[in-house]
Amino acid sequence: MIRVVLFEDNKNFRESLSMFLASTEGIWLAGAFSDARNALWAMKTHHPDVVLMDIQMPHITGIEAMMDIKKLYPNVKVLIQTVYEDEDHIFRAICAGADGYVIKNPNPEVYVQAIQEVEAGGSHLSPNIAAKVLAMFQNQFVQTQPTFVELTQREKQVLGCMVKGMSYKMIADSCDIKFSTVHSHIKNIYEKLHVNSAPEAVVKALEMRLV
Amino acid sequence: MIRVVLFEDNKNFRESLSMFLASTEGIWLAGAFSDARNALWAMKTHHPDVVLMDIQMPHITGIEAMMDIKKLYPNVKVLIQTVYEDEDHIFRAICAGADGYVIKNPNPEVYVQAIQEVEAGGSHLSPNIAAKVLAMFQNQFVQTQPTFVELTQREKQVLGCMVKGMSYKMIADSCDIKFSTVHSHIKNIYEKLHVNSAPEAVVKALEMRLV
DNA sequence: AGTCTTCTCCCCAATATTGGGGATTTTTTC
DNA sequence: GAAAAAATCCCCAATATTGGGGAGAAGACT
Repeated sequence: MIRVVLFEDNKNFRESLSMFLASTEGIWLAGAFSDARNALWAMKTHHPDVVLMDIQMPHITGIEAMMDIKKLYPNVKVLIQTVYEDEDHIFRAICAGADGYVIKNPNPEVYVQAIQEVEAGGSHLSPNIAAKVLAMFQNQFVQTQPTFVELTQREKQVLGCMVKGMSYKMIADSCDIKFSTVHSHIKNIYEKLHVNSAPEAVVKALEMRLV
Repeated sequence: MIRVVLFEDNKNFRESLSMFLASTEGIWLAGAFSDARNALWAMKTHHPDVVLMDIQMPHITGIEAMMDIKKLYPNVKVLIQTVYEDEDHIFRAICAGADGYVIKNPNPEVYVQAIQEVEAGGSHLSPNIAAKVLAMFQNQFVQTQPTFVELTQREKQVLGCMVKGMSYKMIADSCDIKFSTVHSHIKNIYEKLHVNSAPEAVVKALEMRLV
């Protein structure tokens, strides 16, 4: 029996999902709450294996509640279930240690599948969420440099300093060259990158992985 | 009907999976091959919607074949199906643009589900794979997140403009506020981020994903 | 020997940014 | 309904950056 606790503020949705889970073989619904402020109490009382957590709730968000839970009960699996499909929520949920991310769905079968999968040590992502996660992943690691630029040794070094947020003066110091030389290098860098300000150069440097 | 092409060098597995897919409603198995060297020819000939691709094959790996396919047919969905569960293969497959990653499984139903999900624009990851992807994701970002700052709506918008390389004047224009207001917002942003120049703010914004 | 690139440095002047004070009006929150 | 937060604007002055010139030395390549 997989012990499950549900947090969901919408009464209708909570009750219908509870009903379904309670009647599902292999699942024991230990509790269902409309508010995550009592999340830690619910953990202590019902010691679930899997928590189904909504994000949008009054008083405290599901992500905050999940962080509290994970801190004290790292072995409890937490499944986020929400209507939010934006990268920001997905990102925050993953960073906070979510074991799964399920888009709210009228079909309760998917929750059962997700619960079983996370209980078995896997993770479950709704297809659209998985697509966004993979896209974020790619953006992080795949260097797309269609516009290939050649910077000299020094120019890369100076650009590196700019990325660290250093001023001309600090760069001159750090590279042990004169202020005016830094100025020259930066002028050349701007021309090569087709920009005309430090912030632009920094952004280009980062997205082109020149540093 | 979803047009599917399968690449899989194991004869038994290929034939049994082919048989199942061919007999599944909604799926048209357009071809099944033991070798991905002819992958591009197969694309041209069978123009599939979804490709099921093994990684380990003679002559050319499924990941290489997928890159060729994605280059010429970016809209074709490619599902990796393999026995490999190590981070290295997962990582390479995702970076090469995989739309899904299915662990080889005796139950052919999961392939059908995965095919349908990617055809609908989502992605499908086997639970264990999803867990590893989430773990990799966390490792990447979890350090840069504890310094959590609250920026207001406007501040985020202004910071977003800075990341695009805009000057105070351009930001004022774009946000339809006065130059002096931009100045005020930026002063506040700098204080909140503990920086004192645009390049620094931009770098922090990017690494903290505030934009 | 001559050209090219890189790295080094300088001058000047126009802009842009930053930091320090304010102040007013909405909007949100309690 | 009052307090807090967000958003809007202004002044001033110190610094920093940008863009335009130009120029010399060292090394690579032809």
